[in-house]
Amino acid sequence: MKNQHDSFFSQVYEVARLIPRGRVTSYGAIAKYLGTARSARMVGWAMNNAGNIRPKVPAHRVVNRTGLLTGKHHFGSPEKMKELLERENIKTKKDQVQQFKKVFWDPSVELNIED
DNA sequence: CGATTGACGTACG
DNA sequence: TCGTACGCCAATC
Repeated sequence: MKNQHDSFFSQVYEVARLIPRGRVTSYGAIAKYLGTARSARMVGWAMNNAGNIRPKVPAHRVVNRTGLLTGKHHFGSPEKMKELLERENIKTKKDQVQQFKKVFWDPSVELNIED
């Protein structure tokens, strides 16, 4: 089987790994950064493989644009994702990231710092 | 091989 | 402001 070295998925994993600790981002932000803003769903689908690839991808730092832990069910247990976020000093309430706007990390901005 | 689904997001009413 | 509809593209049934 071919390696997904340059696949869209790998690019998602790469960006996801660049997410600083204590910060979160959205599927759309990653998709937009990759130039596929309309394919935000593909980012989520890519995350499905996140736990299937190496190195492991901090998918728990990736939430939807509302800051809601939509993918909590894919971590084996909803508490897992919440715990991981708490571990990053990220506060959550009812699957909703508190101060989401504050901890939000936009790759299209952080990785495109112009002079 | 065709239809449905999905860890999303934007547009429209 | 909130609810519904649609688009994207890959995987699954």
